[in-house]
Amino acid sequence: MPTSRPTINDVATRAGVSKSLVSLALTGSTKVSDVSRQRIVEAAAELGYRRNAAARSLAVRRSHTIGVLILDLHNPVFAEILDGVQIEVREHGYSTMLISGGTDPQLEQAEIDTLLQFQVEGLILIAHRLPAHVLTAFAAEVPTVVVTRDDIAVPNMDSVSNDDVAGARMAVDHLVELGHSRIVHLSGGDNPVSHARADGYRLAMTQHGLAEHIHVVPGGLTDAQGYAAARDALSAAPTALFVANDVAAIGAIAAVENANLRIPEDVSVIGYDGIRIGGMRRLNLTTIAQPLADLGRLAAQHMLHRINNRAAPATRQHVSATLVIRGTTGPVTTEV
Amino acid sequence: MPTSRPTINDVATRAGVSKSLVSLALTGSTKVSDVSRQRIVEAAAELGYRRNAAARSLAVRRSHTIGVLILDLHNPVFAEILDGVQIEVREHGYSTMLISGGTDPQLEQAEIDTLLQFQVEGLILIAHRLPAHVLTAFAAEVPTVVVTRDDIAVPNMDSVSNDDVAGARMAVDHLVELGHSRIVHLSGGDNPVSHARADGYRLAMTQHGLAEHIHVVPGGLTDAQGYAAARDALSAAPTALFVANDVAAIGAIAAVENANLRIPEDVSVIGYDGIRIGGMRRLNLTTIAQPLADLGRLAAQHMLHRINNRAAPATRQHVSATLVIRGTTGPVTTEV
DNA sequence: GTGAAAGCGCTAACAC
DNA sequence: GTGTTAGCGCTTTCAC
Repeated sequence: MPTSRPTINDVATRAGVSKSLVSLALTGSTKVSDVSRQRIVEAAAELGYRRNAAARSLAVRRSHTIGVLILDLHNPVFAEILDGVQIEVREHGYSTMLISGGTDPQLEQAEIDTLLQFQVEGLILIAHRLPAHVLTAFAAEVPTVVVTRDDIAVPNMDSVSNDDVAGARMAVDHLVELGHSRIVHLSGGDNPVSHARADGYRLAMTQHGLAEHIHVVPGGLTDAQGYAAARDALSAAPTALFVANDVAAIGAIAAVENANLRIPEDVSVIGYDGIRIGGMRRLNLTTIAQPLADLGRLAAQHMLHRINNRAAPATRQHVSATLVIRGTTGPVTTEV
Repeated sequence: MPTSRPTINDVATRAGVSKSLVSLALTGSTKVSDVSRQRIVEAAAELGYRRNAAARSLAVRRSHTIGVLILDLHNPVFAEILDGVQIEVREHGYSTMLISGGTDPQLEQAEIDTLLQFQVEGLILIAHRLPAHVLTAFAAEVPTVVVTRDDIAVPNMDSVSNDDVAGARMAVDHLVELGHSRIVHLSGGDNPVSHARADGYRLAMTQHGLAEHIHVVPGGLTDAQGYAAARDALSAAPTALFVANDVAAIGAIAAVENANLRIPEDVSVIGYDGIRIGGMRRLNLTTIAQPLADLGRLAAQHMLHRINNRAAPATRQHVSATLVIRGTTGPVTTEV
């Protein structure tokens, strides 16, 4: 039951000009006399006229909109990346259309389809869960840039991410420097980012001659999963926990404290991502911090570039994460 | 530089039928022979055909999309409300177009304008900051429901919210029951929700005969602002802090601990909202919990109803919050 | 069942 | 500077 909004024709008749002139005036063409422009603007205002983006995009065959897929709105990581995207994209006169996949990977694909139906000019995928062939198909159809992952090489597709392997190694290095050897990794589950972080852990452990202590407990990226994984891990009496991300680390901390162990005296905990809330004193979480807003900004820049230059070679950009030492890690205490 | 995607015409020629028939087949009309339908579906698949939503919405004059404005993606509260909206809306074959206002109230209005240009059929505003006259204008133009606020009465506009005054009173009641009287409120700043919570605080304090102890410290809804406000508040030597929301409460807790005061022995802290992360043991935050997903679901239901029934009388629905007692509040210790 | 034709609201040549 | 015209991709009568 749509109310019929005023159209460009209504504005034209009211202003006593043709609709093409209205169109010209509204797009800011210089070849409209001041008096006409004046009358048109007035008429539009009086009528409460608002351009119909559907009609416009149909005519110009551009939507000036880019589609953004966010895996999970609950993880503050993604909000911060999105900030970066929005800022950059707005500056260049684009809008964003945002969707979140929720828990169901199938849904994710359906949602992207919706985005494409709306004729978005590009796709920014933040932590997607799409299989390679689907990704390839999308990238062939529309400029696509992936944030947070770089495991799938697809022509015409850019990626922006931090080096998770390197980041994980920093985490382990830090713990080893503090004297830890019984370092358990709580993994983030079955996704590429988590795999990379687990790989980095294994690599670093091996390089430090701690291969025998490698111990990965399957977990997930939510606080509840971090809690559960930490409970499991505790039976191995670790002195340090490297958790796949900050949110799960918050859960892990809860589990450790529930077991009446002190942090960091009995168990050190280090996370990954650098979410803002992790910095608050009560959390006070040591972590590997990604430059989140930068990730978003860079993704948008690649997008904008690719829109005007579709054949550009695929790029993979890495930003570096940094170790932020706070209160949840400390020197290992003399073991029994 | 848009790639030209296949159109309905391409599908038609490939299937050897007219484009009207393709349209009929794709919308699932029964009056298409099975053999034609078959050929059309195949042709569409081979071509990778995807309907152009802009053209479609232009022709049918409906977008089947509802616009959602979220104040701040960083606050987990809004992600949870959004979950509820999405679930409900998808079930009824609608898509959502999501925007976040960011920090600038002006931008908020501009973003809604974009939404409207895209011909969204309704507007769900989650914690907006729009003045009454703007709201009235929007609601007159398109079905609108406001979540989280109920302070502005506008014809044709529904609202779904919890009763912040009542919730704030529950918080104060809880603290008074524990024996507190020097209860300071860290406000959430200059917005209606925060005002309501502050009002509830004042009311409850007065009713408990504690009018002389009423003390509102101006703050905000972010963790950093909660931290700053708590620092200010501490000079008054309160035994309890009622903070405007959970996120700010997390900041407040940090400030209290930084001042070498114990929680809850020296200072009790209670928040508002019931964000999930607040429940983790390390945070362990006592709070007034809103049924967040319900808020979203209800908002969507009202929206859907109003779309088919634009003249429906404005409704204001309240859901009730509940006191969740956890570890940051405790009995007042004997004062000096 | 199927096709022809008109039209949704807009822009973009092209004339004048 | 301004108006006329055609057409973007789709749906929808209305004939047949």
